[in-house]
Amino acid sequence: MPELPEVETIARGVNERVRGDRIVEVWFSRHREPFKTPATRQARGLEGRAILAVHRTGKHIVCELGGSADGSLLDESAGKSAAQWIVHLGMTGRLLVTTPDAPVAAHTHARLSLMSGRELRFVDPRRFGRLEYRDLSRGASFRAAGADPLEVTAAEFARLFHGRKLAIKAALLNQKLLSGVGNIYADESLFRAGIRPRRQSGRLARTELETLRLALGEVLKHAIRLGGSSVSDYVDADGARGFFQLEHCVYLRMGLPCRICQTLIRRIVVAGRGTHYCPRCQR
DNA sequence: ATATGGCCCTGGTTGC
DNA sequence: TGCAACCAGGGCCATA
Repeated sequence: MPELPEVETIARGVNERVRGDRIVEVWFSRHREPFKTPATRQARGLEGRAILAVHRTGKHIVCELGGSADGSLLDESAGKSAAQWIVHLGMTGRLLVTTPDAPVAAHTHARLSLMSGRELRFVDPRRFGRLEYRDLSRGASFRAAGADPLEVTAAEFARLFHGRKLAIKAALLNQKLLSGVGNIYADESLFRAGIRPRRQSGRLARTELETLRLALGEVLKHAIRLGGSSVSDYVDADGARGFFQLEHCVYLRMGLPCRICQTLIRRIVVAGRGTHYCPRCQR
């Protein structure tokens, strides 16, 4: 499942390939609307626009769009985008840059033909992904609801979890608190911080929270360096797999010995999510 | 306000 | 071997 490191990897890859390009034609599958913005409105908004940049916020990929169908491009409002195309990959979403003649994968829901001849494709078998178009002349620029785990300060981080009764694992998954952490990195960061996933957020000591914040930052940065975790079918913009799954300490390792103490990793369910931890290393 | 649980979806795995 | 039931899970919504 794409989380912050996977989304960051994809956004960087897509940015390198389509930055400065222009959307010529847009096709959406006729399947049930899996979108936040109706397909017809998205197509109308996207066609003719220049892609200024592509970046990540939370688990969202944001394409900053400038210029309009009738001509004026990067000139008059350099840096200022007139619209945004926001992609959330959900569980199984992929955003790929391909040649137009590349075979169209099953469950392809969007194809953006670019002036360079390439295509930007959105593929999503399970359809948990979401596509949104924003006209910035009428609405505010998109921003993730919670704090970015790579930017959040110690004080801010502590405040997010203060006074909350829910399990720390559930809190880490709440995108309104932190945006970008999913099941893999919640488990991995709790392991590295030595904290049991069922501990109440509000009962964690200040020092534990700071350990967790640092562990989370390290895990996420390390995962980004390795191109993310390919556990199910995640691939980057080129279709290449990541390597961080090889470094997982607990995620999907139930029954296997802990890399630190050899105790067998356990699997429980917290907040409806499979949760993995070492009963000895985590307290 | 905060927290919980059901729901959406399909592909892979499990069970008979 | 073959088919059906089951499960995974991010975010959204209704409910307590």
